[in-house]
Amino acid sequence: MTCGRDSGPMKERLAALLQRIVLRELEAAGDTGSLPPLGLDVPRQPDHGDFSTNAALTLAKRLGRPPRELATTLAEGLASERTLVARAEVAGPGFVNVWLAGERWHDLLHEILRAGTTYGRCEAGRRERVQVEFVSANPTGPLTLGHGRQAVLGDTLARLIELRGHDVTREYYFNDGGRQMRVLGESVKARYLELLGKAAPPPADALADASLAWPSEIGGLPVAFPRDGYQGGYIQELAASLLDQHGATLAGEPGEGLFRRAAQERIFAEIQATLRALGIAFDVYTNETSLYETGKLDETREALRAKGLVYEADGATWLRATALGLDRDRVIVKRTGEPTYLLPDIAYHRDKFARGFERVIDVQGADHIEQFPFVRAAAGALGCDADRIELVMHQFVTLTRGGAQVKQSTRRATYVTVDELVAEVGCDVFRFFMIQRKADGHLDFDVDLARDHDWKKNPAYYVQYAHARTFGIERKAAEQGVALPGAGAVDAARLALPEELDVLKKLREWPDVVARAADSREPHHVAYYLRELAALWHPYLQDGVRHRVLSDDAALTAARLALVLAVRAVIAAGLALLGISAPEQM
RNA sequence: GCGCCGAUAGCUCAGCUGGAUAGAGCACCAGGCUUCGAACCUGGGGGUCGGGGGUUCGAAUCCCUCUCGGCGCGCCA
Repeated sequence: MTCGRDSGPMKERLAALLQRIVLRELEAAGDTGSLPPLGLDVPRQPDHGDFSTNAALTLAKRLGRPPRELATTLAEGLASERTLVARAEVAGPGFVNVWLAGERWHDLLHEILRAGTTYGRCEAGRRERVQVEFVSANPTGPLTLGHGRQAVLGDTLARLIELRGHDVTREYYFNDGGRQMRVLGESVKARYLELLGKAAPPPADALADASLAWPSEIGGLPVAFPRDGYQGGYIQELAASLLDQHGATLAGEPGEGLFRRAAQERIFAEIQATLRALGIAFDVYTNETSLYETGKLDETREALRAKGLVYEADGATWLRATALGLDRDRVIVKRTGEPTYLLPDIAYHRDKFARGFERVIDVQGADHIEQFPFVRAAAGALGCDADRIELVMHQFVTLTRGGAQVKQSTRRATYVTVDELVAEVGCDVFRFFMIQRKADGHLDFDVDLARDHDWKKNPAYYVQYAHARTFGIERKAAEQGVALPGAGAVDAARLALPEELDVLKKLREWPDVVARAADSREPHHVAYYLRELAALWHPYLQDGVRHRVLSDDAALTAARLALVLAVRAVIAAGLALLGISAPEQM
């Protein structure tokens, strides 16, 4: 099955027809060149037809013919195919607008009913093994809203790529060996010592302002808390919990030992619980130390060295990134002998291909993208296909509440966590709001709107209610003893109202939307499409005075119920793709 | 200073890889709805697509430049 932008039998047939006609014109002109891509779009304006092509405009120069004259030839050719095309006319500078034969829209209804929620699933050529790496937050604290956005983005992207017929692995990578985790351990130990009365808490003003002096002791007690320690309340909770469990016996333990391990384990467990609450399940968790233990870090360093990409300077080991076209070299092993994050990251990406992935997608926040070109270039130099390492970047999330932006600071741990916001607005709304903006723009999360239960205002409920209403009609039909129609037993020609045709036309776009969202790595298109479909559906049901689904006319009722089921199938498929529940009633 | 991302209606944002008269939701205004699938429906006002130049049949979209905002430019991750 072919699909993508040209999916759907009607559009596919029309595109093939157009190609044949264009090819014929090229041959007649003695032009043996290859066929250029021909635009075939759904016009913005309904009176510009069901489809519109700019083929005459793009080919006019090549064929040496006036655009409108060429367009006339194309229009005549298209219109001669009576079973497919009802009308084709030339418009504007040389567009050809095409209206399809009404029966073709009715075929569509049957097609959707047959396919059900698998309508829109469309497999693109060869099945690939794809890895999507996302979240990848180090377990130093609860997930921030930036992580939350990334979690939803990565998971939805993974679902989309699965729908395209690929084999997707969701993976979470974290650095558990570096300085950050040591500081985490020290932070917990300091709070533990404070609880024991063996250390003094650092002054609040110095914690808040890094430019102020940091005391080494207060009132005869040492200040154990690191200058750049983690300030969140969860650190105190961890310390208190360790005190409960072990009493004062840990006072002599180093911060980077048991304290670090305990903190990491518990924080990581909480992150996983947060992700579970969002309906996100990772297939694989990978950490930095495992790359150490399997020797892959050393292998990678030596492989880079063998390529002449490594040199020593100032007591450190450097990657000669300038030889790969980048603007500066980077340290990969510090003077202390400890690798920087870059080396394990290169080793990790190399390992992704060694594990058999054919395509690797990294989802990363805007603060992290500086890293990417180095990783890609180095992995490429080691024989990986750099074109198969993709970056999906996203900007940060701001929070608006009561019309004002909520101030947040990661350093001071005064940020709103994913847990808190999900508890406030629910998983469905959270996911919808996080996915409805394009990833490379800022996302302003309007908490007031997210909490609003008015389905007309809250876009997440607006879409869900469009789905629920199809069940409302089904319930009503059951009360009246009307059975749902089977796929073959419907005379779709009874759907003659313009608004019914509009809904059908919207449903036809669904496979295109899936393909485009998946292939361009832009899941927000799915959310927009669902809103547009719901925006056609609500008024149709609302205007029940003029036309009701359930009427005395049995054949008409069956046709309209079939439309209800088709809309339900598409919205259900879309919500599933977004990881959002599709309720039968609100 | 350099790099990446952004700037579209009062607000939050789409705009299908260059198409026709730039769209949606809030908000605002005016009408309508015998509660049925009605926490509703219909219509309306509102724009120098940040500014300027270029490419061409045609630009919100591509190129150059400037302005403003976010992020980054570490032997942190």
